[in-house]
Amino acid sequence: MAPPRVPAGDLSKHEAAYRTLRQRILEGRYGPGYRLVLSGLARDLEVSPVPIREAIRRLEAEGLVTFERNVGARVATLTDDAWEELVEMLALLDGYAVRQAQPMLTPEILAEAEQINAALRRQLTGGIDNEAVMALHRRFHRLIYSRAANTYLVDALDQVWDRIDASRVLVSLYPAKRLASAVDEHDELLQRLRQERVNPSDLEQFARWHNLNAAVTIRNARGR
Amino acid sequence: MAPPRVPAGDLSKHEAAYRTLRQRILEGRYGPGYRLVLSGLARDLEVSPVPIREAIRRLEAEGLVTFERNVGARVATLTDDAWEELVEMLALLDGYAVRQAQPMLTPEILAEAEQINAALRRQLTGGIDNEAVMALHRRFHRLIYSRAANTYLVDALDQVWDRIDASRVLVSLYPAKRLASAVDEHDELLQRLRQERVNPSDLEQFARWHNLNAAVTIRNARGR
DNA sequence: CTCGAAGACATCGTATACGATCCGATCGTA
DNA sequence: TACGATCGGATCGTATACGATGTCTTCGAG
Repeated sequence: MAPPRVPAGDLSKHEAAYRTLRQRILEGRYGPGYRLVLSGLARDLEVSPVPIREAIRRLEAEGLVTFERNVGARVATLTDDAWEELVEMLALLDGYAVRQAQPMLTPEILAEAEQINAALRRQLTGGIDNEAVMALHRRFHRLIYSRAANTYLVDALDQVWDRIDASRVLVSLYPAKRLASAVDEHDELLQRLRQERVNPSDLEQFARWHNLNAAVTIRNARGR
Repeated sequence: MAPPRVPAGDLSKHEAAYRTLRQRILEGRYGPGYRLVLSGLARDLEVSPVPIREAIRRLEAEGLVTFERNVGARVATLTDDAWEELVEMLALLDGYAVRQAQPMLTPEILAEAEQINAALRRQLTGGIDNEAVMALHRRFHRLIYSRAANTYLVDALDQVWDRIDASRVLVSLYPAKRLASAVDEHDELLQRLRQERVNPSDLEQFARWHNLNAAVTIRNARGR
C-alpha cells in the first residue's frame, strides 16, 4: 500500500514559512513596519533563505508585505487614506456578498451569527478587549459572506480583511460608541436576512452602508 | 557625481522575468495550460532558476499561474463557472468604479472614449479581429475606471482583466451580435456620464448590468 | 562643531549543486 | 493480453556560496 501522498503535516518549506509568517503578521507579532530580514527569518525557522524569499514574495503579492530592492522586506504600513480605501473595498465586496449569500443562509447560520453578535454586545458591558472585538467582528461577517457562491468574491474579502487585520488600525482605534452602533446594525442586518422577500438591492445597500460606517467613525476618531 | 540609482532598464532579474512571463501569458503566447518549466524558462531568459521561481510565485499569487508541488507550474485554466465568476467580479468592481470616476471625467476623456468606441463599431462592418476587439474593449473601460479615486479598486480591476485576458475566452467566443449590443451600451454609458446630475446609484447599476451582459452572452454561446 | 568622504558591516540577489519526488516507459509474470 | 513492479529521466526543492548593493559609522578637513 502506498503511503498517503501528503502525510498531513508535510508541507514544503516555503509553504510552511509562508503560513508561519502570515500568521505572525495577522496576530500582530510582526506589526506594520517590522523589518523582515531574510537571513534572520531563515535562522529562526531553520531553513535556508531561498524558501523564505518565496514566502515573502507571496506575502508581497497579497499586500501584507512591502519589498524594496536591495533593502529588504517590511510588514506593510497603511496610510490613513489607504486604510479608508481598503475599507471602502470591503464595503463594496461585502455588500454584494451578503446579497448573494442571503438565499443560502439557514436558520442555524443566522442563529450562530446572533450568538457572535451577542458576544460582541457583552463586550460593551464588561471591559472592551479590542483584540477579541476584532476577531468576533470578523467572524460575524465571514459567517455570512462566506456563503456567497462566487469564490473569487469570498477570497477577495478574506484578503481585504487580512490586510485590515495586519494594519492593526481597528485594534487601536475602535471606539466603544462605534461598537454599540455596529452591534445594533448587525441585529438589523440579521433581521433583514431572515425575511424571505427582502429586496436584494436594498440588502446590498444596507450592508455596504454598515461597513462604510466603520470608516467614517475611524476617520473622525483620528481627528480628520 | 553618483550614477542614477536605477539606470532605467536595470531591473532585478526576477522582476524582468516576472514582466516577461506575464506579458507572454497576457498576449497568448503561453496559453491556458501551457507548462512553465523552471529550468527551461531559465535557459530561455538566460538566468538561473532561482529568480524564475520568484517570478512564478508572484504570477501564482495573481492567479495567472497554477502551481503543483513537485510537478510544476502551468498557465491557469478557467472552468466555465470560474470564468463567469470572474466576470461577475468585474461587473461589481467596474460598476462601482464608474460611479466613483464620473465626477473626474473631463470632456477630453469622454471624447477619447468615444473614439475608442467608434473604432469598435468599425470592427462590426469590416471583418472582426477578435484580438483587436478585446484590446479596444479593455481600453475603453480602463480609460473610465482608472479615474476612480480608490487605487485598490483600480488595481483589482486591472488584475481581473488580466486574468480574463489570460484565459483567452473572449478572444475565441465573442460573437458579433454581442459586440453590436456592447457598442450601443457603451454609447449609452457615455451619454449618462456626460450628464452632470446623473444618479450615482443608477450609473453603478447600469455599468454593472452592461458587464454582466457579456457573461450571459458567452454562457449562451457555450450552449449552457 | 559641521559636513562630507571612506570604510566596514549587514543584507540582498543569483548561480550552482545535489538530493527528493514524480511520471512514464519497460519488463516480467499470471 | 492485462496487470503490476521496477527503473530511468525529467523536474522540482533547498542548501550553500559569493558577489553586489545599501546603510551606518568613523574619521578627517574645513
